[in-house]
Amino acid sequence: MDADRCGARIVHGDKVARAKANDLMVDFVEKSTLLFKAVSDPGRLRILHALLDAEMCVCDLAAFLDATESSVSHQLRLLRSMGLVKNRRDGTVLYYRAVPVKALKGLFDAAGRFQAEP
Amino acid sequence: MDADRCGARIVHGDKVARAKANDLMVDFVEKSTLLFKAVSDPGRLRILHALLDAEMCVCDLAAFLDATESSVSHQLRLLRSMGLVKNRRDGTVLYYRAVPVKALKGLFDAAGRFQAEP
DNA sequence: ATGTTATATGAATATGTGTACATATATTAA
DNA sequence: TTAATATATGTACACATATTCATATAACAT
Repeated sequence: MDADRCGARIVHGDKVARAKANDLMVDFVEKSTLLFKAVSDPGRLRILHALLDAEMCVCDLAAFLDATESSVSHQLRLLRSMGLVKNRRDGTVLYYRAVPVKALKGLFDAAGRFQAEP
Repeated sequence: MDADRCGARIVHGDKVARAKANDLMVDFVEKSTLLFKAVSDPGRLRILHALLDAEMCVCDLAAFLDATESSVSHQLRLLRSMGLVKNRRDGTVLYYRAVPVKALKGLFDAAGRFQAEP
């Protein structure tokens, strides 16, 4: 029998069928990969973590990360476009905060469970 | 006083200091961003999810994703290098599985909590 | 109005990433 | 040994991404 052979693309049809049946929803894949991409940059990850504790303006964040304000602003735009930060204006300064607090903390926790691997 | 002004890099010193004090560990940032980068590709995300349910070989995964085996092999190498998949050889066939099962499920769950946002 | 400050935005560039194609390796069968 | 199969690996290229520099906008003070 050939259900166990590759070559001319003949594979474990049952496993492939099951994987397809249990596959993640397209929408979930799109949103999740965007989310993971957003937090896969050291600067953005630290920004989000800091903004869970306190409201901060762009130049605070630039000082915190030791980066330029322009760079921070660009990163905040990315995070804002994904709904991961919101801001409040006070005069000329914009105070940012991280937004779905519980979900974000859950994400940090989930990442933490990978840290201690043998 | 000038603790509230930016310009010559004078900022909310207290907030910056607190953010620095509560900052994530360098090691955590490195590992987490690598992890998030690994799951920020649609193909790899679906591979990991599928391999939580069943062991699959490279050509199974290629059929499942409708991708080339070479491409899948490259992605598996990345995942393997991060310890996110392990394999078992049976003849010429390598069967892969996703590895820290609980942590991975936790990560999928964490991503799921971002899906329903208004 | 003008000037100043905080931030945003656009463009350019450098670096990273994913895929395809070609080739190599490892296991099995003959 | 040779041939065939499943997978791995190297290279090249197209594409995305992050940062920098320059410029624009918005709020405020004068």
